[in-house]
Parts: sequence; C-alpha cells; structure tokens
Amino acid sequence: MPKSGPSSHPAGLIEEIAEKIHARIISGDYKPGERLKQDLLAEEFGVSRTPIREALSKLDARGIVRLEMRRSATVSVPSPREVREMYQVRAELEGLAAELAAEWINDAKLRALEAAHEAFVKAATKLRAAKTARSRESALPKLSLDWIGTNEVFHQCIVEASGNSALARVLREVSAGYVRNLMLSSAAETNVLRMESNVASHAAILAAIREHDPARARAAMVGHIREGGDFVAAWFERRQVKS
Amino acid sequence: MPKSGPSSHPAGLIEEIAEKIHARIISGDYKPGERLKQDLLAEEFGVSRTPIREALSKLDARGIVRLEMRRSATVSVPSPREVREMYQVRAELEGLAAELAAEWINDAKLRALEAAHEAFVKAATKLRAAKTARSRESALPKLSLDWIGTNEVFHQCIVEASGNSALARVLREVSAGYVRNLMLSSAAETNVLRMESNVASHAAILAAIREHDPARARAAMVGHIREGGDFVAAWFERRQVKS
DNA sequence: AAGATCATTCTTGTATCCATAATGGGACTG
DNA sequence: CAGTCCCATTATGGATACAAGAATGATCTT
Repeated sequence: MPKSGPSSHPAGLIEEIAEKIHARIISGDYKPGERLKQDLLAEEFGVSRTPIREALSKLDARGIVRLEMRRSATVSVPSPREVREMYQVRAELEGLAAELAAEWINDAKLRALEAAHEAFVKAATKLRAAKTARSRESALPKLSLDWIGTNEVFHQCIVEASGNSALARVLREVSAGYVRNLMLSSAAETNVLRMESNVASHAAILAAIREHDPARARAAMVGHIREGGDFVAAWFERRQVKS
Repeated sequence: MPKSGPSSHPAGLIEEIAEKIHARIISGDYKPGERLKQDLLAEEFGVSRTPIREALSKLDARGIVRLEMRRSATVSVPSPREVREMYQVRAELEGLAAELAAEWINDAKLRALEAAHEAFVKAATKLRAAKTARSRESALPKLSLDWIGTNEVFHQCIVEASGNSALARVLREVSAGYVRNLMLSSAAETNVLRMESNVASHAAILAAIREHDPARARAAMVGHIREGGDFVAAWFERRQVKS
C-alpha cells in the first residue's frame, strides 16, 4: 500500500473522526439540517470536544457541514445538483492531472501506474465473480473495499505522476475524502455493467498516458469522472426520496 | 463592499489569525523552514494556543505551513515552481468558472459583472495615474488596495455567475486567500504595463461571457491567470534570492 | 388569548491544565 | 577527541474549566 500522499500527515485522530462523522452523514444517521452538538459527538466518539471541533472545521471546508459563528454545526447533505457540481470540479482537476501525467510521466511512475491498473482489474474481476455468483457468505464487503481501494490508488498514481503537488493537495483536501465515503455507501449497488465500464475507462486513460497523448488522456479522464458523477448523483437522488 | 462569499461564515478570530500569520510568512517575517511554536504565536497575537492551533490547521490545508504529527508547524514558503503549480490549478478552476458563466449567466449577474469591471477599470486608471505621477504623499497604498479589491470582486462575480457552488468553495478554500496575500505584497512592484494588460484581459473575458461564448471565455481566463502566475512566480524568484 | 419581553439554560468559543512524545545537551565510552 | 546513549527540558495533543452569546420557555401585559 502506498503512503497516502506526498504531503503533510496530521494522520491523526482528527482526520479519523472527520471521516467517521462524514460516514454517518452519508449513511443517514445524521440527517440533513440536523444540528451536531459538540458535546454529543464528543461522548459518541469517546474523546473531548477539542478534536471534534477541528474535525468539524475540516468538514466545513469540505462542504459537508455548515459552521456558523456561535451556532451548532448543521449537516449539509448536498443536493444531487451539488453532487454533480462537485464531480464537475473533480473532473476538471483530474483531467488536468491526466493531461500533465501524459506529458511528464517517467518510466518508474508509469510502471507503478500499470501495476495499479492491474491490481484494479484483478479486484474488479473478483468482485464481479462474487456478485454474479451471489454466494451468501463470500466476503463481498472486503472485495468491494478492495475495488474502491485499488481504484483510488490508480487515480492517485496519476495525480502523483502529474508532478503538480498543489493539484494533489487540492484534490485530497476538497474532494478525495468525499468521493471515498460516497463510494463506500454506493458500492453495494454498483452493478456489473458499471464495473466493466470503469475498467474500460481506466484502460483507455492508461493507454493515452503511456502514449504521451495529453489531450486524449484528459478527455478520457473527464469522461470517466463525469460518468461516475452521473451514477453517484443518480444514486443520491434515489436515496433522497427513499429516506 | 460585497459579502465575501455565499457560503459559511465562521468569520471569526481563527480566520483572522490565519490571515495574519499568512501575511507575515509572505512578508518574510517568518522564514521558510522556520518552526512556528504555538506558544510564541499565542503571545504574539495576544490569544491562547487554541485558536492558533485551528489557524495553523487551516494554513496546513492551504499548503502554507506543514503540520506533522507531534512536531512544530514549519513554514513552507513555496518554491517558484510551486507557485506556478498553484496558478496552474487556479487557471483550470477559474477557466471552468468562466466557461460556465458564459453558458449560464443571467441578466442580473451580467450587470453586476459589468459594474465590477467598470470599478476595476476606474481603480486601475487612478492607480496608474498615481504611479506615473510619483507624487510622494499620494495614498498609493490605498489605491493599490482598491485595485486588488476590485480585481477580486470581478473574479468572484464570474465564479458566482458560474452557478457552481462547489467550485466557489474550492477556490475560496485553497487558492483565493493565497492569491490575495501574494498580491498585497507584490502590488507595489506591479508596473503600468502589467496593469494595462490586466485591464485588457478582463475586458476580453467580459466580452466573451456577454456573448455567451464558453470556449473563448475559458481560453481568455486561462491565459489571464497564467499571465498573472508568471508575474507572481517571477516576483517570487527575485524575492527569494534577495532575502 | 396572543404577543412580546425577560430570565434561565444550553452551547459554543477561548483559556488553562496535564500527559506524552520529540529535542537537545551532557556525560560516558571507545 | 569523537561518537553515542540517556536523561532533562520543552512543546504538542488532548482534556478540562470558564465566560459569553443564543435559544427557549415562562410570565406579564394589552
């Protein structure tokens, strides 16, 4: 497993708590508009209010909660429209990453990217087999996690290969965590078709980068992210009416 | 003066302190690699360590300081290369904003944008006059501030007109504050030529948006930001060898 | 009875405190 | 004399304490 990033590692309690709160928001435990009181969260997670505060601050920066002066943090689950907006931004940024990667990638990073792709294909294959087999006791959650993880590694490789550290930071800070949590929740409903489409997209992106074709790499990446955005937004719409 | 954004307003002490620390880093009071001890900062600003910590966390997210586990925050003044990287990201995001704005802007927002442009032209004219006159006691700092402010309003109008709130948030969070502080320091050295080029760029962007030409709006904006990035990076190089 | 006002309570923002991990210096040894 | 190991010092992360500003509810007035 590669280190999670080239940049600073608070790596600590705060980020962990932020992720947990985020997960609960996505899963619907905390409903939109609900007021998140620091005391309760502190008790919930068995820590004091201090790390809770910092976690909430991060979630505010990511647009997941709204933090106003002297008022409780309020859950701000995005509308499907906002999900689309976020993916539009992410598409732009990762498109840039792919373009730069196609231009500047070196042999070592290319090999790493190819390895990441292989791992992703393997994970997808296994997950697909498990899904079609419908075997009850198969470790489907674990396979889903693998799928998400290898997917993330692939994208991260490209960002790293772009050689633009500011880009890497922005993606980490404003979108990466969000996407991960969304995928964790929606992975269960991801069907075989979508998985195959994802594999194909990754292959196309990899090919464009290998052949140092920036324009094609960008286009492929933008399309890939948009596709994912459509799926997640749709899933979000369904979930919203359901709850 | 327009409100600083459509989104959440902690608007508080933390943000204020973050800006102050940032300004001191840019101005060179705190040198690259220097370790920022929370105690000292706390005394410096006459507050306790708690808000200092949160401010440092924000600065870490913005890439201005590096925050590692159980270690002091270290000043991380970007290399000219990193400045360029940051502007590349910003160009991408604001380019997207311009593209979307050209597509979706409505009459009210267009009028606001035109007003912002007029204010910018006016501020630029005054500043240019003051610079060429070289009158000693003229309120040159104030005029510089006006120039920076109106410039920011113009860009913000476009972002708002894009109708993509996620985009607005990302720009605010990761790049806007940075840019503002950089400009505050480098404005003094901005020459007349650059100011005129800036005015021309803004006019071109405005025209493209008015005529609903997304591709042209994006291209104009990307070029404009890149130009600014080159200038700031160059200024940064000069300053780095000087210190 | 409805609305407004004021007091109480609750929650956040900031300060202070304590435990733990890093740092730097000194002593000891090869 | 240099290198290394260990301990004291110091600074950070987290917990607790305190003050101040909202939200709420009760009471009084019209």
